[in-house]
This record gives sequence, structure tokens and C-alpha cells, in this order.
Amino acid sequence: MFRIEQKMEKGLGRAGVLETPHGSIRTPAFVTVGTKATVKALTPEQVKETGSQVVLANTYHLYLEPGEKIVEQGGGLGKFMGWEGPTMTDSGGFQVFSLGGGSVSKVQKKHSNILKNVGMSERDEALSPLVKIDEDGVTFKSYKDGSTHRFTPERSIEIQHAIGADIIFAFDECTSPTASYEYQKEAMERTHRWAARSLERHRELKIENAKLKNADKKLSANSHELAYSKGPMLFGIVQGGRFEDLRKESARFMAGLRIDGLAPSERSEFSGFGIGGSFDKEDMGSAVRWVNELLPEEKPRHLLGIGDPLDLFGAVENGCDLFDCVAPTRQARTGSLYTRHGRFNIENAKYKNDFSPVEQGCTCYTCKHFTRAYLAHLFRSNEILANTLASIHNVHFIVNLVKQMREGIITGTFSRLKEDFFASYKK
RNA sequence: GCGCCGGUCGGAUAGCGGCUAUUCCAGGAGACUGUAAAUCUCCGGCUUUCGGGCAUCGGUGGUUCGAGUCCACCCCGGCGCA
Repeated sequence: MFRIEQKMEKGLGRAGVLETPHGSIRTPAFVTVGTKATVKALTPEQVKETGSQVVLANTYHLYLEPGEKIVEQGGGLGKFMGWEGPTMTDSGGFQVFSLGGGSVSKVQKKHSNILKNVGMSERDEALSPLVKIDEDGVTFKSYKDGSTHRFTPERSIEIQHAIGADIIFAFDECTSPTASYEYQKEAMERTHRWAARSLERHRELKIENAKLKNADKKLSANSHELAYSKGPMLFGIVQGGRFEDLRKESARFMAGLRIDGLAPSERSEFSGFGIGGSFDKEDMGSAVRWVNELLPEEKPRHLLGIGDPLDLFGAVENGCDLFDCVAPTRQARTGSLYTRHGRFNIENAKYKNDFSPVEQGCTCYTCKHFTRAYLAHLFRSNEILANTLASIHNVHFIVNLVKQMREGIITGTFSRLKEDFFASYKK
């Protein structure tokens, strides 16, 4: 299922291949985000042309609209959205944070003011308008109409099975970076209990599904195992915030979690791991290392929600295989474009008459056909093509940056790639 | 020439005697890390010792403790009548 092709000589980085029913993913890989079963502003064909191998959608959004049953009836996530490659769904755990009020980034720069307010966050979250957490699960108020909905680990897994992605995630609580140690620990332990429940429900659904298939096709007992082995891969999510002991505790827990069934084939454990929650910008790499040193080497690791170019280097060399992030697409739509010299805002006055491409030498469709002046015009006149062309460039940039890191690992030139990039990329 | 209506930031507007002149657009800049995001924030006259201070509603006078708001005249625009 996951095969390591090449390991870095020093560091935890590795290049591998993750097999899914919808094709293989060559890792490290950037996963393009398509929350509502669409990568905003892009057709699946355009997504493919950026080099994206896999798309991640969101359980909570699809549950609210159009409803997981519709996606299921539509043939599952990939077929429904017209994407032929591998797919993933996030569990909805991130919405515990993002709908939890406040406008705090989950990645914090050290010494930022927000960290000085430690202790307020539990209260903030408790008082938040859209989310309420208890031991059993989370009560959400729909961001669309204010109606109340409830997610438990079991429910999230059921919905994800219905949505039908190749890789799904355990239901977790993504905490705020302002959370105190005490709260972070409490939330992490709850996430561990939810992980066990996610895994158990996942196992049940796979058995049910296998029995259904067997009954249908009158297959032999032997093929029971075959059918059972299909179905989505479930990744557990390591939490623990920015605290080393919690991160390590969480990694050990997730790595060791397994549920025994009646038959050996019914034993269940995670197929891979997500690394979630909040980080300090400055030592994200080491936070990831704490975790990856403890996770089993032979399983893939997905660093959730990280996509800043500089962060990606640190994560790759510390053993992460997959990344997803809304930044390339969101920033594209707000006029912020990546180049190897840094990011710039195409709406700035100086680009009105700049007839060079977004990035010299870039091979993306946008750079091959259009100028900065044209994009600036599209953005200023609010034309929807602006979003498309900008998204094509940004996604292409990030996807190919990670692809270059993969090649760097294979050819032993990762360090030089990193040095060169850090030298030219201005934050 | 007479009558009516109107003149508030680059444009469009709110304001019917009292606090810091409203909002939208355009303009300038910034933010964005598992998407409540084609979103959000800030700026916009002069001056400052960075606490603030001083201006400002076509113009000039006036009434009033206090005027963008009321009055008079003037300037400009629109409409109507000659």
C-alpha cells in the first residue's frame, strides 16, 4: 500500500509511493484542497494539469451540502466531482477550530500577542457561537443557516464512508494555538478516545460492507478477506499542539492503537497518520520530528493544513509524505501569487503595466499564455478568470515545489534545493 | 429675466439646529497554513512633541450658546415659463 523508494541520508525524509484504488501517489506530494468537492475556480482537468495527484474534500461541508447521500448516489466523491485520481476527506475535526470563533491562525509566530492571552482560549471556545465540544462529540451550528448538527467520531466515519474517498481521517479536535497546556492535554486525550471510536466504527463498516458484497455475489469465505481489504484507508490524527511531551505521547498512542476482531483479518489499525493541530512557525520542523521519530516508518504521514513553501521543506526533511493546504488556492483568489523569489500581490499598482509573466520560466498554463498586466486587469475588473488563472499558477507552484523535493530526495540533492530556495525566497 | 429644485471626499450618497459628517464604489496598501474566504483589515485635508491639535459640506455675510442643516445675497448646474 505504501512503499518507500528512497530515504534521505540524514534526516527522516523519504520518497515513496502510496497506492490507492484510484491510482498511486508519489510522495512527498502536495494534496490540492477541494473542500466542497471542487477545487475552487478550477475544473478537474485544470487541477490535473497543475500536476496535482490527489484532492482533499471536507466531510462537514459535504454533509451540510449536498449531503453525503447525494455524493454516494453520485458514485462517490471522485466520480461525483469528475476527478479520476485519488481522493481524501478530512473528518470535520478542523471545523472544531475554524468555526470555533476568533480569527486566530493555527500557525503562530513566536512572541505574537495572541500567545500572551493563554488561558482565555478554553473560555473562548466554550463561548464560541458555532461549536460546542463534549466527551461524546461536537455540536455544530451550520454556517449556512444556523441549524444545529452533531458530529461524533462514529458519525464522521459513517459520513466519510458514504462520501467514499480513498483516504479518510479519524475525527479529532483541532485546538487553538492559544490553548493552555492543560487544555491541550485534555483535548488530546479526548482525541485519542475519539480515534479508538473512529477506528472501531471504521472496522464495523468494512465488515458490514464486506458481508454485503459477499452476500451479493455469493463469494466464498476466502474472498471475504479480499472484499474486506478494500474500502477506504483510515488515518489517525496526532495532536498535542506545540508541546513536545504531548506530541510524543500522541504519536505513541496513535502508532500503537489497534482493535482486534474475531478473525485475524478483522484486526484494525490505522493505515497512516495525520499530524494536526497548531504549531509555532519557528519550530514546526522539530515538532514534526518529535512525532515522525515515533510513528512507524512504513506508513504514510500527512501533515494537515500546512502549505507555506518554507514550512514544506522542514516538514519533508522531517519525514512527512503528504500535505494539504488552502493557501495556494485561497491566496490565488485574493491576488497573492507565488514565485521562487517570494509572494507578491498582483493588484498592486506597479503591475498594471508589467507585461512579463507571473514568474519567469514557469511552465504553468497561466505563465505560458498571460502577463502580469493582464492578470492585474482581470483582478481589478473583478473578472472570474482572474481566480482561475491565479489558482492554476499557485497550485502548480506548490505541487511542483514538493515534486522537486521528492526528486531531491531521490537524487540526493534535497539540501541544495533547500538552500537555493531559502536564499531566493523572500517572506 | 422670472419660478422651482439642487450643489457634502475622485464618483454616488446619508444628514432636516447639538457629540468624532454616514455608507457604497473607485483608488492605495496589508493579511490569508486540514476553506463560514471571488474574503477580511487598514489608509485617504493639514499638522503633531504621536496624547493629540486644526480644518472641511459652492462663496460671502448673518441669526444662534451652537449652523452641512435656518436667513440674505452671490456663483454654478438641472428643469419649467417667458
